[in-house]
Amino acid sequence: MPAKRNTNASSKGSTSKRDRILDVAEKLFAEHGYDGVTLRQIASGAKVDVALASYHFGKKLDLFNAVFERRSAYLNEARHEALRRVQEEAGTAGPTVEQIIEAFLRPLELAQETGDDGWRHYLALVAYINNSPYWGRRMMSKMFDSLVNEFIDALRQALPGASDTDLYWCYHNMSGALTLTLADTGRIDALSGGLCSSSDFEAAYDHMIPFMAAGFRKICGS
Amino acid sequence: MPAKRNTNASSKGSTSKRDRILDVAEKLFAEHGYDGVTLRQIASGAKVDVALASYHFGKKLDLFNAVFERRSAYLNEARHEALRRVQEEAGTAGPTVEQIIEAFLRPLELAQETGDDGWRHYLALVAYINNSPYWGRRMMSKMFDSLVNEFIDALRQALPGASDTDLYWCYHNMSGALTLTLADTGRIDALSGGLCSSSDFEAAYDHMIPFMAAGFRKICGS
DNA sequence: CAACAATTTCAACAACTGTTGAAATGCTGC
DNA sequence: GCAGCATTTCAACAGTTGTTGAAATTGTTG
Repeated sequence: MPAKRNTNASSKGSTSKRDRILDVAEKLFAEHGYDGVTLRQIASGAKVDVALASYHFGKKLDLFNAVFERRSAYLNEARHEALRRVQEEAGTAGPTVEQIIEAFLRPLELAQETGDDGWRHYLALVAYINNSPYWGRRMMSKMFDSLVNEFIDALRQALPGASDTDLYWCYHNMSGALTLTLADTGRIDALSGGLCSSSDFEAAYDHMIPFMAAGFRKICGS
Repeated sequence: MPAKRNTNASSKGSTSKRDRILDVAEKLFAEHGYDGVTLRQIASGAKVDVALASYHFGKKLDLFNAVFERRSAYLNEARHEALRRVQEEAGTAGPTVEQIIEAFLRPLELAQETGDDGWRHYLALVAYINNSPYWGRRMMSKMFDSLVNEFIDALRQALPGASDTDLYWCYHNMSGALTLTLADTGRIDALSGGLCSSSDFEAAYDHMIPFMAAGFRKICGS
């Protein structure tokens, strides 16, 4: 019953039913949360029988985890690589705060780069999880702590003399702003009367990078 | 059936069952979201029959709204009053960016001031709603837009020459950091190894106020 | 006390939930 | 063709959901 893991071999023109389930689940989980979505809604959206989700993924929670993990490795690698690159270019002096934050954020633009709505939904799901008292601790830590600590280490080096307490609070501020951006609630659109678009990640990061860098510098000296 | 609105007259020592329902619903909705909580869980937590929630509030969604609205007027008034006060003290020159942000955030400390867990749960619920694509637009706007616009107006005055686009993006950053703080996920606790506590709003705002002020100044000139 | 209304419980409803075993279909190599 | 496997559907299950009408209780007012 547990279904042998599909090796994703045949990437034919029409996406497989298994992938359609993941796509629809990704979108619905991001919008309504884990409990706000039923397997029947997912199956219906994917034009598939209800039992198929259980066949491929097992329990509902397993499907949720599968959705979360599908893109996490790629995303982690892209961000890790972006940090590695600016560190290499900067040499012994090390990258600036702006460069580190840029490496932390820019890879997340792949959503609109590829024009793939899946990435946008996935990042909204990450925001949902990160902001949730219930899911936040148990899912985000395993998946992203290693990467986050790399960035905090880089920031510690770029801001000599900063206390760890200050560094973590500053990271917390940046993480919150990022989370709300990824959540893609459309609230900034309404509030600004259309001046800002919550799905325009590029504009968001254009403002966020210098904003956060100034905040880090203010709190963490230098 | 719709239940005549209790005028909240008798604030006896033991809280009424109606209030207990609101308290438990507040806590559970904040933790698990609207769909993650059943009326039976709420009734059980409040040591009350299931039907009582329907009697007092009607549908489940009406209870959700009642929880959200119970404290919103008081909270709005406290923040509005805090802004009015710094504006009065500052005179014609107008308050500084720090003072405005302080007025925006400090009233939210009433959670730990009063030692009342209810406020902490309520603010976590606001965070849940604000970060949700589904609830964010339809619930936050009605309730908080008026207040938010007051603060943005004040910031526009404190930052002459700033474009509205920049102002809204900066507010978006601050709102995100605040939302993650209110969500109280405990993630910063784990990440910092105990150096930072996500339920210590005072420490959070001590760092957030100068951090955000520096960001606003960086993006919005002056 | 009685009369009345507000509150609370009880019991039950139809609808929906996740899950599963068995049957049906499709695909690949002989 | 046919055997063997993975995939997909069908049908049904036991449990839970929000909701409601009627009964029971409590509180108030005369």
